[in-house]
Amino acid sequence: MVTRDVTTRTRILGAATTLFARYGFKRTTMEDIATESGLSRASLYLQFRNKEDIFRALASDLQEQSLAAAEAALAEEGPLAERLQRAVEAKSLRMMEIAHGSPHGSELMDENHRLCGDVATQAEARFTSMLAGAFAEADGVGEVRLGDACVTATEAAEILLQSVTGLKRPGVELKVFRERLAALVRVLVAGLGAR
Amino acid sequence: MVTRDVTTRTRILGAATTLFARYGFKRTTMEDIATESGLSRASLYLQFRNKEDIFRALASDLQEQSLAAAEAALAEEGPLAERLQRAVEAKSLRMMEIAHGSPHGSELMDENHRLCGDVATQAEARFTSMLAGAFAEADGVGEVRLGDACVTATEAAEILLQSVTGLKRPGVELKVFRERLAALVRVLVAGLGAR
DNA sequence: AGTTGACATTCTGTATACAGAATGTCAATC
DNA sequence: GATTGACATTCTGTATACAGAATGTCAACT
Repeated sequence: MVTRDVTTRTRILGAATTLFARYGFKRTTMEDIATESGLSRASLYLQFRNKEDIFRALASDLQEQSLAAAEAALAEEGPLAERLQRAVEAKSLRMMEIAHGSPHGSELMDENHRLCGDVATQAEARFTSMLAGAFAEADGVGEVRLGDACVTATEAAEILLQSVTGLKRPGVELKVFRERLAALVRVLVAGLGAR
Repeated sequence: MVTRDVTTRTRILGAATTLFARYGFKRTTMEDIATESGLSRASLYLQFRNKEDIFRALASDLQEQSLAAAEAALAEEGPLAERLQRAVEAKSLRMMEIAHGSPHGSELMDENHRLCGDVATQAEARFTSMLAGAFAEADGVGEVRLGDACVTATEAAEILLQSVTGLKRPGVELKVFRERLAALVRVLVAGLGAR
């Protein structure tokens, strides 16, 4: 089996995760990945077209994972405001943890990255519409109360997500980020609590 | 008069503003600035130490102007929530207009810029403490209600400013930014309205 | 005095060369 | 069929050279 050997594929991705985190994409060689995963370099090319392909696969996995976590949070029982809060926290914290885990962690989710920018952008868009859908639930007629303001569901989702983006500054500690995120989300979705 | 010729100095800064906006710092030469301001290149060095000095002077002026505008907005009559909103809008819109005015507009306020990063960072810090002071007015004992949340005045200011930062994305139109900014600020400072 | 032409110096971009590293492929091997 | 050693090719980083541009200074000029 060439394209379906999940074990081998997973082993390669695991090795790549370790190495990309430690050295970054540029300074990690296929030889490194081969050694780390206990395969020959040539074998890597049976599972992935090239190094960029491995990187994109990792970026894609990461986004899928965090989107799935967010979706799960939204699907839980409970008031909408709380579910929104948990969804945003799940997604953001997953990303922040990885970004802070190593000096190269943010590469995988960089919207401006040559290799995975499209993946990140697309995931962002999916997350936006996921949240917009949740906001829309609160008010079927298209207008949503976000705190005191009154905007469309999509606008509400965009304002929420882009505000959160601002909190993700380099240099801000994870703990501080977590607190601010909680405060911000609580404030923004406060108006939804009553529904 | 060498260091006090305001007219000449202003003429140079005006020319530099035009040219830096059109070509950026790197691609603007002292010869360009001299021609544009109707002076000889050597004369420029009587007013400024070098090209970097001109750039920093512009960046500094910009920050001073927008901080002054924000401070004026805070000093107005009216409810605290409204004054905060106007202050943030004044500061942010001034910056966004310039950033969008030309492809090189954001250079002057880039916190990571080699030449003016410190100026931008310092201005940001001053703005934060300015807002923190305003928040503190609302509640003398250090804890501030920001929407539903309860945080210190400084934390409230930081959350507000960093959220706004997230709205300043490249590609977002000025009109959209203005609307989102208004909505966000309204929501965040809503809890202060009653005071 | 203020101003500037002209000079020496530094900076920038381009071209070339080259060695070692890294990549991607395929024929040979297990 | 799965795997890989070995090869041809491409990429990267470094060194050198050089011309034109740009910078910063100062003596000469008004």
